[in-house]
Amino acid sequence: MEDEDRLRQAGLRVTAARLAIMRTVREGDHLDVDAVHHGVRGRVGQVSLQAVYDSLRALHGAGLLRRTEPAGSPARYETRIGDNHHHLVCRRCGKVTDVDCAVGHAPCLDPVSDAGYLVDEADVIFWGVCPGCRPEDTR
Amino acid sequence: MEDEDRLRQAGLRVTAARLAIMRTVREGDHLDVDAVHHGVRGRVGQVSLQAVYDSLRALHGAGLLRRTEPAGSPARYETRIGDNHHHLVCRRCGKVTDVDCAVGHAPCLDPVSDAGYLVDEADVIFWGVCPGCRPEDTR
DNA sequence: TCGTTAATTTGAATGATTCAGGTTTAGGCC
DNA sequence: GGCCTAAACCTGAATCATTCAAATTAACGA
Repeated sequence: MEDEDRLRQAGLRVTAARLAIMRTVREGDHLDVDAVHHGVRGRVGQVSLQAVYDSLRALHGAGLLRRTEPAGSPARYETRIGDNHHHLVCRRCGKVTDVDCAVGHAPCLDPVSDAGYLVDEADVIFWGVCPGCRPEDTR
Repeated sequence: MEDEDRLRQAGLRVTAARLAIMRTVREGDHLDVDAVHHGVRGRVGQVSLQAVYDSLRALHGAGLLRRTEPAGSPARYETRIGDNHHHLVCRRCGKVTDVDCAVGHAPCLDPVSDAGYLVDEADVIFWGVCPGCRPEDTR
């Protein structure tokens, strides 16, 4: 489906800025707000940072974007949604890499004991050092 | 082992403030910095917020405290360390509850594919609504 | 085409956390 | 027990992602 239809289906208005945000996030790699802002300006000219914040919030709220927020890092966005995949985060450079979920297709929503919680989402982050940041002799 | 010995073993000086922080965190339940500050002042009188920040950082760096930072929430601290347990977080009230790890005793450090990362820690957060925040009819 | 309301803009505020520079104190050593 | 030095602590300011507010613009259904 096109982004335009996705937006309409979600009850959101279609604007050049939002289409540019979707494209920028899709073609980027776990971009933060500033990176999205930069990409959007490259596509459609001047758009305020607040508009980017506002749109990202709307798009995330509508389920069109996934948001991940590793401790100590600004929020990052991606278009890969619905599969509840996990993330590897590099302690050195902050790079975020997707990892498939081990458990299956509706994964990881069952903690051993749910303590009475109604669980609807699992957030799994593996912390480590990415290949590019590893010292030569450990590769 | 006593907190005093733990501190010394970690190469940290033993101060009344730090002992009070350890006790406060141990007796509390995933406290944030302000809550720790408040508890510490109740035990040993005036201690600056910055001293609490500084000590929590030192204690966490030394592995004496675990720190968890759910998206959109200030950092929280606990003394249960080394077992890599997970957390349930309530979307409504922010309450954090421990959950044991499903995988075993050295758990959850193996993503399906590590993409070349040297993984040393896994951070697993289950988002949901806690029993106290659930509407009556869903309990 | 018009009216409603969402989207966007500019500008300011918030809040957790960190940084900086000076003072105090824990703890090893004589 | 009294020094010395680095660690701990203090006060005060800065940072930075994000949110709030109020006014303007524009999408899109009627």
